[in-house]
Amino acid sequence: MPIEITGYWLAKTEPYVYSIDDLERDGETEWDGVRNYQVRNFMRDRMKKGQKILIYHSNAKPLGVFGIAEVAGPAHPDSTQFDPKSKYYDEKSDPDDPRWWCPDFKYVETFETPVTRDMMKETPGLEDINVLRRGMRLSVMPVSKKEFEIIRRLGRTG
DNA sequence: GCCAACGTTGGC
DNA sequence: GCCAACGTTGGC
Repeated sequence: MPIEITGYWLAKTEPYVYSIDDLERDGETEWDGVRNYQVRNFMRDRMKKGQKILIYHSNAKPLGVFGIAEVAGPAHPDSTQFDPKSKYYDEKSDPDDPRWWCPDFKYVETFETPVTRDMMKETPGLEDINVLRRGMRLSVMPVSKKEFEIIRRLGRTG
């Protein structure tokens, strides 16, 4: 079943690589390093300026959504694909027809209370959220408007 | 550290 | 175009 595009997103990041605090410090950042075609297509074709993104910390403790970012503008070629020193360097990517695209993400807010994965599992309304789905390996995925609002409310009020 | 799930690669 | 082998993701 295809994943429904909603205009709201969840993006995973490993906080020891790049956390919500790093995004707050930077204000805006290129969401680079994604090497999955489905996610590339989401970012290149579906993300529009101003759309909101839940920032989820993966491979960490605790797991969960720590804040919100927004799409800063249209996707552009991921700069790391042309950088031989980057671990994301892709020698097969043609500068005249880049393979990997991403937008910049702009910092919006950090939650008072992180919405942990365990909380999400127990929250009515989040039964179908993609990030809890077994085998879900996309690092950027849509969330429904309702799911987004439930998580934002939990994050702001605890 | 384990391992299920899934995407990619490459031989045929 | 199939599919086995391999590599990675990421929760547990």
